[in-house]
Amino acid sequence: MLNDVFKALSDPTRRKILDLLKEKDLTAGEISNHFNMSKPSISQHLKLLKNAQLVHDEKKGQYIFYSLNTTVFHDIVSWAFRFYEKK
Amino acid sequence: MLNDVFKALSDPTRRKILDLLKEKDLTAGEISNHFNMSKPSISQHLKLLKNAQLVHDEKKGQYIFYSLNTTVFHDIVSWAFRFYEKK
DNA sequence: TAAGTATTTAGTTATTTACTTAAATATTAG
DNA sequence: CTAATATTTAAGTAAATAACTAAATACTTA
Repeated sequence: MLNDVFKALSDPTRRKILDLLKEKDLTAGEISNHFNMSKPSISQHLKLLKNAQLVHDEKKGQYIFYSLNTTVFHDIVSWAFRFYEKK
Repeated sequence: MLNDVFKALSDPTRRKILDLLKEKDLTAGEISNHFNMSKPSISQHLKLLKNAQLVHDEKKGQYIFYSLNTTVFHDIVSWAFRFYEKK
């Protein structure tokens, strides 16, 4: 649902996580190393991003790799684009 | 700032206001008639949308007309587009 | 199997958000 | 000038959010 997407995007930490994942896939631990914030807090943010389908996670052994799920970004572009189309 | 924009977009009432303004410019009162919510609440939402530069307001007599400010939507598209460009 | 590492879940708390009603401001019309 | 209309500002409140620490889960390795 688009509401979850916009809610997810409304937090700067979560948008920064997306920026990091744009460069390459990362584990939860690697992601949390980029922030002055506890691992559980980052874990919660990741959960929200996942629920909004903005990221995907894949378990590999004891690590969980996170990656961007680009499909939802298309929806965002479509949403925003409607507002500056000529009527 | 992009943060204000995403915060503004994170609420469904505010997104619906943008949808209404996409069709035509409206006064604060006309906007609030579309919602089961007090006028002051809508006024607060409009203030947030204005701070995020998503809408523009113009006073005409005792009325205030609100209209879309399409420029920021370009920024949203640019932001989202970066995430599905080929590297 | 026991210890260590990676990550999440649970429980708590302070802050922010979205609403309400009441009061204030500004414009128009009699 | 007074009353009516349009809108915002102020003050208060319940619910949601974002953070923390402690505990639980899952995998790996000695």
